[in-house]
Amino acid sequence: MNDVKARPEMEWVKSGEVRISDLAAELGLTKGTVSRALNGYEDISKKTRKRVMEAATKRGYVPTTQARRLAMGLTETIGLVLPPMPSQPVNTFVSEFINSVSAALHLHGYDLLVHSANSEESEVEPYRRLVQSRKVDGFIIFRTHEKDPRVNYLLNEGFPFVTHGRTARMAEHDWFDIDGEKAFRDATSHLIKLGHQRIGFVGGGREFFSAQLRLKGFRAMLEESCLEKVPSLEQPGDLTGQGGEIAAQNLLKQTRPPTAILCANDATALGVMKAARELGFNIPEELSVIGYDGIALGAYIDPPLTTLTFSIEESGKEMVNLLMRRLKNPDLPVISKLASAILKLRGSEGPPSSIQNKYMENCL
Amino acid sequence: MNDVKARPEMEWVKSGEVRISDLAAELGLTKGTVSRALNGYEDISKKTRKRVMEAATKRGYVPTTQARRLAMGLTETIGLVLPPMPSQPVNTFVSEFINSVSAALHLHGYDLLVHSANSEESEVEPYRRLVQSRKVDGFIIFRTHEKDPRVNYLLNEGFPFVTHGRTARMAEHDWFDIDGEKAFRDATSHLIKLGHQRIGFVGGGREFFSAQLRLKGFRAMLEESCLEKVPSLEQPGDLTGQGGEIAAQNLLKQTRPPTAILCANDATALGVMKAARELGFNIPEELSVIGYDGIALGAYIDPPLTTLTFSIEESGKEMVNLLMRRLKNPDLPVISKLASAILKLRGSEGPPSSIQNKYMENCL
DNA sequence: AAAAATACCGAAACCGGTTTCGAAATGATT
DNA sequence: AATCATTTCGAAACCGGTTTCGGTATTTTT
Repeated sequence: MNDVKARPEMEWVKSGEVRISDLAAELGLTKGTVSRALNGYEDISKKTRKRVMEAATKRGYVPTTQARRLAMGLTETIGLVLPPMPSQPVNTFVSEFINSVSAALHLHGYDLLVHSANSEESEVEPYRRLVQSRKVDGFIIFRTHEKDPRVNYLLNEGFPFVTHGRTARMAEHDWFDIDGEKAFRDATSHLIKLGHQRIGFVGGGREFFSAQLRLKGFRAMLEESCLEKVPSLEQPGDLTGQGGEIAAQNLLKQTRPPTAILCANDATALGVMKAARELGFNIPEELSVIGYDGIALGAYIDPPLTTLTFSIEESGKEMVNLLMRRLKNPDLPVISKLASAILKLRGSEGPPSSIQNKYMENCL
Repeated sequence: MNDVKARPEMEWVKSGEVRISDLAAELGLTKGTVSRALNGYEDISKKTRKRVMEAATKRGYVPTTQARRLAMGLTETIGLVLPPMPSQPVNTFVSEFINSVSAALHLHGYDLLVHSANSEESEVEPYRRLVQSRKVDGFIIFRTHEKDPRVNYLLNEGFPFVTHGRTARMAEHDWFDIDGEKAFRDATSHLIKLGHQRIGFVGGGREFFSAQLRLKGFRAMLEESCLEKVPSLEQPGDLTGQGGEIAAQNLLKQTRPPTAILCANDATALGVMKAARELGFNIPEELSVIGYDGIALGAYIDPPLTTLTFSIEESGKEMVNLLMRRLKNPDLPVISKLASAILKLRGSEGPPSSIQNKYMENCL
């Protein structure tokens, strides 16, 4: 017997078919009154409010977002524009970041609009479009450049945003960043304490501010430890595996190759390791390699990649907090937050095969 | 420096400050007329249209999206809900997928709303909320289960969506999928031709339909080649590196371990390789390993991972096409598209060390 | 019991667009 | 010149909500 035992709250309406005017008519009220009842205004009697609320849940009424937002003059939406990914992505970062930002936004009743960048047009074009069409209330920006046109545009426009990463104008906007300088000081220090004297560095693109800061930390620690700065040991990279390979070849084919290589990110480190293997260097016996990003896959390669890691979830959460604060009060002073990366030792580094000089605690 | 390039028509108004009513007043027209002029209605004189268009570009008028969408009764937004990622994400797939879907949607004037799933609530809850609040016109679903509650909900609701991956109800909804069965037949065949007789298989979670199809392809090719099906050589997995490790241990500690292992995805394969190394198996001499996904990272490990790969960009594009078609005409018959993966030989497989039996072209 | 205060709700404007309908102006036809 | 067909635009309704304002009905105060 298939008797339809309708559950009490079950109505034969598809979700989202009932409008506020329907509710109002059904209750013999005006939609204004229903709206105020639902939104907790004080000028509604307890009895009426109860009647309205019950009817609303019974009929499954949910306000149409578009209409509410239009009336209230806000979009409750944050934009995130994906930078063009030239198909070599070891981008485990991006998906995790989107995930955490989206989750954090949801707690505030905001939505996340993800837009992809067309590599043929200007970098700011997607932002301009989103601003002009009023699709978003603010932006989350990541992978900042030192002179970042997106930042320039939005600052000029007075449009709210938060960056993941610093810029030349960081005093003018909210930002969150990982202290890459300190991270690379730590990593460099670690290598020096292991006995390394010749340490190579493979950077990210010069356009990325973060890559520069990492280089800065590397240099600072070298100097602090009285190791001479060898220009040929600093190679440019592009944050890709291929860039790492090329840089590693440049480093390892030198007459006095480095005994350790620091990489601006994990993808680069993987490229370095590949090139090193092909040139016959054993890792970590003959060459130590350290990356940056903490990608999970690094733990599965041989040897497991030692890397600088940080919490992407925290990044997303903090950035959303900064942005929400800004949206609530656009005139608040600019603030920022610097989180730190930690060195996760996994095995791709160790003491150099021949300790050329004794490690010196203080410069002599 | 590509700073904000001042375009010729740039006025000293902040973007998005001019409304259609402003334009109308300025031109001595009604907003209805302005709207029609801008939207190409035929009942507007050439002269007026020109006047309106010029004023619009001069003043930098861009219609407010929210208002337009409310009036037209659509959201022009597609929802994509990220499945909960239990912090072990090797999800290079996700970011590429989002990127390609977003780009494809943009061509149709649609936006992508990315929502994260709270792992504590039901899987369909995010979908229900998005449907009820009318935030999206349709969904892109990926990582389908055989019996997928999201699919059940949306089908029941009559709400448009496309899946990446098949389901038990695939006859009732549009879908795009990679032919994992054929892919694994190919990979298995390749191994058999190399001389392998004992081939292990590490699956994905039983809940994922795709994982089952891959297993099916594996079994089919075994049978076709007259190789006996050994239950102990089929290990369950969970699409993570850790799952791969455990499965590999189960396989390789057997008295007659397999000479090759097929993995349901690349993350699993990396776990398998790690476990194999730790148990002293040389790859590919003593053990061949093949993955599935074609992650870029696979090319950088030692040995480079042979894998089944497919175009994520194509996936995104095709799915968007299917969805747009459905939105335009909800009553069209269900269609689907099956793309194929190709075996990318990179070096983690080879002939078994001891060829136990000669390869048989036809079963004897 | 009359006056004042308060509680409660309806009416209407508004958010910023789109679209239908009809009227006025223009042009073509006879 | 009168009639009819077209072109062109204004007026107004509409999308689905929110919010302000003012007017009864009900209490409270005196």
